[in-house]
Amino acid sequence: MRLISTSMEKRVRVRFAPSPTGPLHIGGVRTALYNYLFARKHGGDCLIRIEDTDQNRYVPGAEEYILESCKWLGFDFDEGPHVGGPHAPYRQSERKDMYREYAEQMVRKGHAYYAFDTTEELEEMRKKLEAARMPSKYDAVSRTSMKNSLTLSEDEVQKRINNGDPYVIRIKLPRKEEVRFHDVIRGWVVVHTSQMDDKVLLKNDGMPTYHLANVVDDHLMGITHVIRGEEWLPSAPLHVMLYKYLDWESTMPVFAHLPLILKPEGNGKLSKRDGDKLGFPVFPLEWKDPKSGEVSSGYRESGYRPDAVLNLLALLGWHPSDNREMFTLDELCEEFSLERVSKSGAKFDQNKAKWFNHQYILKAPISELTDKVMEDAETRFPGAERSYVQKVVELMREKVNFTTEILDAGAFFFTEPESYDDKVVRKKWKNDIPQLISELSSAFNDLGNWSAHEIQSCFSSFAESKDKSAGSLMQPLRVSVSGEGGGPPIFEMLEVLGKETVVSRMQNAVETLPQATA
RNA sequence: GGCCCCUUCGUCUAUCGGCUAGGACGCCAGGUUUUCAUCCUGGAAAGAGGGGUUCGAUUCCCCUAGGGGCUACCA
Repeated sequence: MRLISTSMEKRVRVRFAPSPTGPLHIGGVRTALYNYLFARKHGGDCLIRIEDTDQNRYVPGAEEYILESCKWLGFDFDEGPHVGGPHAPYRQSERKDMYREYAEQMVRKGHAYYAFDTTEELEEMRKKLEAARMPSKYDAVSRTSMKNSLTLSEDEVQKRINNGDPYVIRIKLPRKEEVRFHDVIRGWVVVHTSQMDDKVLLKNDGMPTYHLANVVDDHLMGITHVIRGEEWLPSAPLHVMLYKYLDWESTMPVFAHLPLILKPEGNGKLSKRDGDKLGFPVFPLEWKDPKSGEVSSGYRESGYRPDAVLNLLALLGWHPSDNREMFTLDELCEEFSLERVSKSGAKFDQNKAKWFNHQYILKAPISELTDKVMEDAETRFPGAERSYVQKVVELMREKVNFTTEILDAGAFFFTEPESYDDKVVRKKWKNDIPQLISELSSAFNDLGNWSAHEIQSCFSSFAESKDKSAGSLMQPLRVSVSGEGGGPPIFEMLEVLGKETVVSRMQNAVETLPQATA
């Protein structure tokens, strides 16, 4: 039985190994995050390696996108194509030449073989097997009737290779052998080679498949723990066999297969292709498909804060030893452990995501929030002063879930109300109100010191002098100035708006509203 | 179809054989806020079903059901 003890003496090294086939979705981001947290927790290294062995699926910009996403969330990698490192290069396409040697070595040792079958021949084999209700695999049984170095004569094989015939190298799996490995999250997993097939290791374009490349690179790069999505669990036994055949069994990394992030409705794992279809972003950053031009929204552009996204992602599949929910990156690094990662897939909960974001908006530094809001304010309300925007942010932050909502819900801070909340007007804009609001505006106009406190006492004494309850006047006042039925604390709101604006808006409302409800 | 993984409130989850099954989001009801989307208090809400093992099972084992993943010269 092999325990973690062998690797415990070694410095922990983990890797995040995305393929640059498009933007990273939040499941991928979480995998990256868990790798990072694990490395930090154990004082080890976390590197990023680009798995671009499929040239057909390469999408320009994807690699940059992945790196930028992680940076946005506040973490980066110790080694990778962008920073280099002792095991460079970190793109598998640039390591192409290294893989063949290992595949050839396996052939020499009898653990792999050349296969010359064409796509059509493979297709035919599968059809035959399916017709016979047999599993359609290229395996210990079916390989005997295919064109490979196990069935062809040595001369024939050599002739074909010299001739430049395309071929692949396949792993040669035994007919009956139990493959077992220990997964930190799932415990022991057992699979029989009779259920596996002779996977291609080296493709006919000379590139390795994922299976060969990830095992070779993980070994060469000193990876101690492979933390990846559950979709890799079925191929893990194959990887275990590769470690064995390459004589690296004693340093084989520890495996941890993470539960998948599922779609909130119905079923299936979250995928890149979900884009905006689900009604919430699946990508950290906005992404524009270079081919179709289609744009998918991102958390960043939707007004989410990176610290909030980080926090909610960390808790989607992992739970601390107590009931704490709010975590900074540093705290996560301290608390994280693979043992507390759950086994089952997690549906993404948009409500909780909103709640998290709200919590972080409440405690964010005001200047940071203002920076973010200023980006939009400059285009939506040209000429908006930063100091003014900051005051708006201070008042509005409690009311919103997203930074982007601040300017929506607080638009009245920048422009005259275009309409007035129907419900409030119907209920509160009584017959005597226009006159009262008009008089109140005069009282406001006479105020020397325009502060929330002064406005409030002026308001109170006015109400008292008219023998009206404060409540009956407050809503009409608010709606006359902002057009809204709700909003930030009213007197502070008035202070920020400024005396002139408030007075003129009140008068405007008096002129337009009675007609509107008549 | 085959193989593998999973299964506690609607959702994310705690529980590592003793449970009156805890927390959070959401929801509902009150209360503050003389407005409100904030805030406070309370409430409804769960261990898929069937067999074992055990003094005792949500916790361990088996079966069934359901969900998910994989099944490419993609990762």
